[in-house]
Amino acid sequence: MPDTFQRDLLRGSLDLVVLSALVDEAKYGYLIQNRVREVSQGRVDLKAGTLYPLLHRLEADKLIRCKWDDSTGRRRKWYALTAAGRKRLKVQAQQWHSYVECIGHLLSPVPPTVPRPA
Amino acid sequence: MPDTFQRDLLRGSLDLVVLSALVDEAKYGYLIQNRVREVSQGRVDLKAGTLYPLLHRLEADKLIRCKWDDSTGRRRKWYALTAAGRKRLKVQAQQWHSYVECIGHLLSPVPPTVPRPA
DNA sequence: GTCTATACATAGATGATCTACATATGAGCC
DNA sequence: GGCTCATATGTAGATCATCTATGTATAGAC
Repeated sequence: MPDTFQRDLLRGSLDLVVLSALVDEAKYGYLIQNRVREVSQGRVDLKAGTLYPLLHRLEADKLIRCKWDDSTGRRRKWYALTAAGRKRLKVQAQQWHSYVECIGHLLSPVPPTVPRPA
Repeated sequence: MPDTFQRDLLRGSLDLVVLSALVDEAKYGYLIQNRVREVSQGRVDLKAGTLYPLLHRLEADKLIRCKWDDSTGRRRKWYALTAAGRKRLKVQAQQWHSYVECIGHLLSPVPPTVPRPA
């Protein structure tokens, strides 16, 4: 893994990543995939086999809704945030920041409760 | 999950958390468990079934070394970082910060390079 | 016409973490 | 003398998010 992250770091933040990709505008899967790769400078590389089932799950949970576009030769499934999705995004983003702060504390722990001599 | 994190956030950062718990001084498992819980204000609650196998794995990888203390009635297994463990801690901490930065970009994305499709 | 990028999808494997359980000592309490 | 709780370490099996591998089909470049 030269320049991509250890996979497990993704865990638990993938929903957040995908939901946030839709915050400004609707996107279809392939677009999300490329977008995430670009913004992360190639370090987060969502595989199709990860992304599509994830989108289906988010849709089943009514956090996103989809609309097929068959007007061109390319079938595209456009996804947009629902109100619930927007709410979830907000909650998850807060959880994420809170978690980051928490790990920050663990990495540079507060001074020990028992004072050191010298 | 009222005040603990969704479990999957832990994934990928647990090694980091445990290694960092040993950075100042040797500790035994129960001590690590309590320490992590305290410093995280109860939000990261390492279960025994998570911690001990993890310690065994880190030991097998020679990132930590252990010494039994049977001098008291309580059997205690003290763990300390090895040189390799210290190195790994450094690398993982960098990866973590890099990942956090990366997710930060995804959450507040740069202006899109791809023009909007109507 | 062949190759690559686009676009979506499913099946099965993986493995870190969790749940549940098991063992044993020390200390406080009645 | 027995009860209960905190201490202290450990294993077995389940879970489930993500990955790997594979499949289908179209558009465009050369």
